[in-house]
Amino acid sequence: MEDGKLKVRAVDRALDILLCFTRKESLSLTEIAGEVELHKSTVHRLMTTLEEKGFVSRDASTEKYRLGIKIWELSAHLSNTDDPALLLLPSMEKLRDELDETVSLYVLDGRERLRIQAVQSNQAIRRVAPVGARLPLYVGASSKALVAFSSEREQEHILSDPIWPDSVSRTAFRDQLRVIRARGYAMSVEEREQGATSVAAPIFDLKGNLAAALSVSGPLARLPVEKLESYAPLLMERAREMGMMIRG
Amino acid sequence: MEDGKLKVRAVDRALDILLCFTRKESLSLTEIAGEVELHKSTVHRLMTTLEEKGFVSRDASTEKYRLGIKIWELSAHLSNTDDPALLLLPSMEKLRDELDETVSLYVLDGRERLRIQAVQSNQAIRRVAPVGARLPLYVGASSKALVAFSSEREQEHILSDPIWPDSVSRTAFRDQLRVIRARGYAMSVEEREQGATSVAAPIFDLKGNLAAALSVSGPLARLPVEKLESYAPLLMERAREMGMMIRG
DNA sequence: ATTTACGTTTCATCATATGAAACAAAAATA
DNA sequence: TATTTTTGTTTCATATGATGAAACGTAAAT
Repeated sequence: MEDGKLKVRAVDRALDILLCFTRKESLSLTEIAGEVELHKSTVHRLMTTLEEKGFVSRDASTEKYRLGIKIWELSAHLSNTDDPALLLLPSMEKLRDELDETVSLYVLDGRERLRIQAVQSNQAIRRVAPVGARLPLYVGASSKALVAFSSEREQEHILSDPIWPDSVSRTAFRDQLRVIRARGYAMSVEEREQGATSVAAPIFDLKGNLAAALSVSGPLARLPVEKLESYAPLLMERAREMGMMIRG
Repeated sequence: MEDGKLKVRAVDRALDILLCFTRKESLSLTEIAGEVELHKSTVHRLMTTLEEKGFVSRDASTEKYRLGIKIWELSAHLSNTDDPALLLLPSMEKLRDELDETVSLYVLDGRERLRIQAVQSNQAIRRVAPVGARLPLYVGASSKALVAFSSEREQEHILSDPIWPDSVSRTAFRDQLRVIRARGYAMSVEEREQGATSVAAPIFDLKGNLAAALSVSGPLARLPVEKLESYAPLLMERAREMGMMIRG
């Protein structure tokens, strides 16, 4: 939102509209107008354009908009070759089979993290981790792994996010990051969700850049701190192996 | 480009650029400019906007553009029904609105075909196509589309059906199938019902397997052969798009 | 019957997208 | 090495086209 670069406003707005559909899968014109804070007249014009090109379509009965066929088509053409979510899926499944716990893959996206892949534990009580979920960076093992190993600049950017809740002290958070950098992995015990714990390690690509965070998570009853710690070496080794598969 | 609707040019162009990535998964600035026939200056500005929002990203080494993480995210939020009859309904309605003719969706089911979805034309004289109807495979455009693009094994199985009437020569039928495979669509003129004609194209899922057949049908008076032929390119394009929505 | 909400269209105004040109930097050529 | 070509980036004057207020039509809701 905060400008700076050389951009095209109309396009920027249209893309904002598309992104509304990551929160609700079906929206009316006025809902969209409210969401992006634009006059319905403007939104209507933009929607016509998006619809004409097939990026959104209208539900015949409810008249609401939803994502269109062209999004399907584009998603089918995401580079399968070096898309980490697909590339690393087999490795994740292998790790899941070894530990029988839910394994997730996250990337930094702005001031949030995005779960780009997940494989579920087969156990009856398990963490359910939907792919595509967008989560805050101030809680969770994966968050800490991602922030701890990103650049100074990026860390400052993330920590300066006004969204950051007062309950989370930035100084304490920074202290944690130092520990995490030192030992190479992060843990969380009921930080984001009641009864859920998790260990996470960073994945660096071949060029040494932070590419993602890999986490193993489950119910506290099955994954107490000692267990998380015992899984850490294997997790870090797998994360290192996976990094070898990513060009950058 | 030459449509006369109420559209926003800058957005239209940006979307065209995104769609370039359905043809090549990685493109340089000048390649894109050539593809969409715009000055590189304009494309550069649009790319900056798209990149800023995460709809495209640049390969660190080659400097080329590729689809970005936001496309990933949007695709993760696409309606997650895997029932083709529901999934493809909006697309079928759109096609119906474009042509104002009845649009149907068929799948192979043993030695028959099954109409799993249909949307009716709004015209007074129209084909009425009930969902759930089970029909023979030896007549009708959809039948021929389904058989022509199924596997050798399956074709033999279907053609060896004793139900096959003597009036339909299997040799002639095989010849027709060859033509259909070559041009990509099938037609029928009063084959199954008096006064009814139809064009049909196969739908392949993301793995390339035959998933269904899409047909447009109506009264002979309104849909003579020339009209059917003129609808074929649009039909095939829509069928291709729909296939992008089916995992397999 | 009246009000409220929503989608759509129109239109005068000026913000803004545009593309030519110039620029820098890197390949490709000699 | 010098020279040419190619590619990405920035600048800027211009008019084109995006904008949003207002008005309209229609359908729900009261």
